[in-house]
Amino acid sequence: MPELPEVETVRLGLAPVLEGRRILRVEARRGDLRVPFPERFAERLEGRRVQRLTRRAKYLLAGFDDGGEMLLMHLGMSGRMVVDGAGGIGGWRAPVAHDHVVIETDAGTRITFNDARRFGLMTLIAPGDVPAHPLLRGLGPEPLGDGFTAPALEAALAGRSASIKAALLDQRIVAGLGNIYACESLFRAGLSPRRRAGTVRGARARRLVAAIREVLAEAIAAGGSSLRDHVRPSGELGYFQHRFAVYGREGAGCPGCRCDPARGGGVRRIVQAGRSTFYCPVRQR
DNA sequence: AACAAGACCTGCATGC
DNA sequence: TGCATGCAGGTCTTGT
Repeated sequence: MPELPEVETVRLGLAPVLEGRRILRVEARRGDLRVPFPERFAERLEGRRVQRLTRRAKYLLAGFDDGGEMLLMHLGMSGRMVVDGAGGIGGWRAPVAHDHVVIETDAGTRITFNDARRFGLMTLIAPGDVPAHPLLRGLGPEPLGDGFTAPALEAALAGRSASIKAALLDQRIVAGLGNIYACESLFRAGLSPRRRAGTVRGARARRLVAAIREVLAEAIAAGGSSLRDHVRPSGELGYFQHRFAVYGREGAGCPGCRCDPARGGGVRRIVQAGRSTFYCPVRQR
């Protein structure tokens, strides 16, 4: 499901439910996700009060007011967080397939992590280890942060012969883009996904940085994209998918030019690094 | 070092 | 209907 805007949407949905609340009970309903749960995972969380829920790239990180180890989470491809409460007529929602972790708070709410494909993970990490943790240390700048500038992007891409599309999916270059927003950002910047990454310099780099920031900010404002199964913790759908210019629109006319699908124009789908890329060959160079 | 391909896992849509 | 195939929002590992 999730790229940066979806993860940020999940964070915004979970923060009011978790921050300031004490975790009463944690249930890990299986031994592992993408990685095994740490020893005594539940016990190491129970009784502690969440201070802040933050995001780094596509990771969520819960910090506690005791300053102790933090909960690090990744939603993988199909992970979602579902919030419910005991207050309703039916009480707790009954567990369904792929409900892997249930967290109960002292506010009477429950957060369930559901992940069919199990590419997601939950683990514990000491606050001091955050920058050097193997899962986090290689991550590039936050695309919406001050560190993501055209000169910085240009430097990260310098000399790279891989396609710019593949480079944008490399979390060391910039952290948080996935397949959808890489495609959408390149469209908005007018850059061909097949262009060698090292040739994105100067005005092109400036356009790409601006496009990435705009696309991500607009997607967050729209509550992310709801394809297939992604919903917000509240159950609401995001709606940015209605604004896709190219993603999933093979054969459709591109919104930026007059290329005619009936005459072989329009949005094209190719495969790069094993992933679908959607783009307009006329508008993107 | 950088890159491409394969692996991980399940569900769904499509076509025969 | 059943079965095979290909595809899906990610990232880690392997091999060149």
